[in-house]
Amino acid sequence: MPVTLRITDSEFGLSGRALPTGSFADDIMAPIQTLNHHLRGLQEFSARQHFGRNETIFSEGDRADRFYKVLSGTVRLCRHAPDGRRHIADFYLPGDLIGFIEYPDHPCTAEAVTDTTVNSYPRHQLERLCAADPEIRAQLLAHLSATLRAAQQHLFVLGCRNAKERFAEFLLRLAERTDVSQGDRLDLTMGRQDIADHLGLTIESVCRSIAALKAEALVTVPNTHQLILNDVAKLRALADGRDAL
Amino acid sequence: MPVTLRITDSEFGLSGRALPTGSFADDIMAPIQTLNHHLRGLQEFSARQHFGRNETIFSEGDRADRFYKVLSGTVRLCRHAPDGRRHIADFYLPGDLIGFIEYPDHPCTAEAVTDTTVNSYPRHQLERLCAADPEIRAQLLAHLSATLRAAQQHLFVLGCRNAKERFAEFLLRLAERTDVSQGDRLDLTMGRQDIADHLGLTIESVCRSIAALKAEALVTVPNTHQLILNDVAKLRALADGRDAL
DNA sequence: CGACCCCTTGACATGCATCAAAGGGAGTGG
DNA sequence: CCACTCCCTTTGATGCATGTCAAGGGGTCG
Repeated sequence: MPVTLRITDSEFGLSGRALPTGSFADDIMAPIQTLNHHLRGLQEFSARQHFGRNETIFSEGDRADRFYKVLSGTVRLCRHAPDGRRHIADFYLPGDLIGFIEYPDHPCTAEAVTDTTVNSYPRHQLERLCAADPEIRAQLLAHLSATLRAAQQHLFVLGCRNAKERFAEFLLRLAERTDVSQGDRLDLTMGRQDIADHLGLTIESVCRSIAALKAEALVTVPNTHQLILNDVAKLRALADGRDAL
Repeated sequence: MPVTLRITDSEFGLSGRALPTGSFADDIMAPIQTLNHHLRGLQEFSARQHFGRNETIFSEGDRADRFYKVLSGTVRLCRHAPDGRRHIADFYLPGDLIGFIEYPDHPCTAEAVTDTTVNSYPRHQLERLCAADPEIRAQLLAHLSATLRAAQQHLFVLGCRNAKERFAEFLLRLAERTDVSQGDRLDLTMGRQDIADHLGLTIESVCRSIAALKAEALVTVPNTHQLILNDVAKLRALADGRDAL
């Protein structure tokens, strides 16, 4: 059923992204839609904030007394190793919720990849809402489950796949999340270094992966921050490791 | 406060593992203790099962209508790639809960690493329990959050660390989970291949990592399935990437 | 126009994978 | 009790994918 639902967040003037239905995106996104609906009760406590490129929204170890919804822009959740290396756990796009986890403090740092607007909400208000309506806690569970599933999928990718396969997987997931299909322009709002740190590669390996896909005509690269998927099926096979059988 | 709590599961004759307090183990384990307490309400619906070495408990894609508690043995949660590669998301030890996630079906396969006994419970009974007591859903959230945090930590390790560091991290986590401290014998119930598939390495790389740690006298290896941590502080520094500064 | 930043490409180095073979340890049969 | 076998582990030799180092390219902003 090719129905396309749409998050609208009119109270904040955000016209939401359209969301495709189907396997992965469905698992991840459906809970967010329901949550967004429930969270309207928190509207009066929300605080809107802007962050410029590379500004920090919150840091690893900060007390997690607020959580966030991305309204526009892109956010990266990352951890820094003492030796300077960095790992980006995930990117967050408009409509996504951050810091939703029941920790005493944030396990990751959140930084603005591009100019970004977020709403933040006090966690204790969420707890009040949960106490009033048990359904909300059930939705939180569903959302958390979806996040965990995504993390496990990414673990699988980092554990088993080579550079090109990882990059293909990354592209397909980003395309699903932003409702971009074959032939459309996919926006890469994050830089190559960000992608590399997300995939456990170096920036050079990411560039070479792009070059390789371009050479096989699987993608077209009109400019640095946009990319067109020419053959989703082949990319999928590559990402799933069904390519080199 | 060096208090040591203990799960006892007397109704099933399981004498639980002792659990250390402190950073990581605390985050992961504390919710399980509370959950175990709450889940006593499910006792009458539980089914006990035995599995021999390498037997499958459930497969990826199976309908997730039951969840499991490990009573004895070790379980691995893994995914298989079409090209034959395998990734082990995590190992589960006595007292751990499996399949607790709100999925329509299991995203991973569960297999017995050693001879294993589990209890399983129907999920719909859990839902009944949740409806009756909202506190349980809150505990599930906490448990799921801890699982996600562990997954993110592992992502970090796979994304940023080399073979020896990954193996050191693995040892330390296993030691914390089983309450083994410096000088004690740590049981490696899983084989080298399992460890390799968990860490995104080959079996040879795992062996060489062990050999390297042994050469530095950081560990002693009395036999294949046991290992002694001689210097937890140095291992921790190695695992955290503070070694090669 | 120039400076800066990021991306891209090339040459080289290396850590880990791959391939191959030998070395235990546990269980089985003589 | 020993010899045999099987399976897993360990070690060595070699190759390759990716990391590292270095130089050049291209867009953007002042």
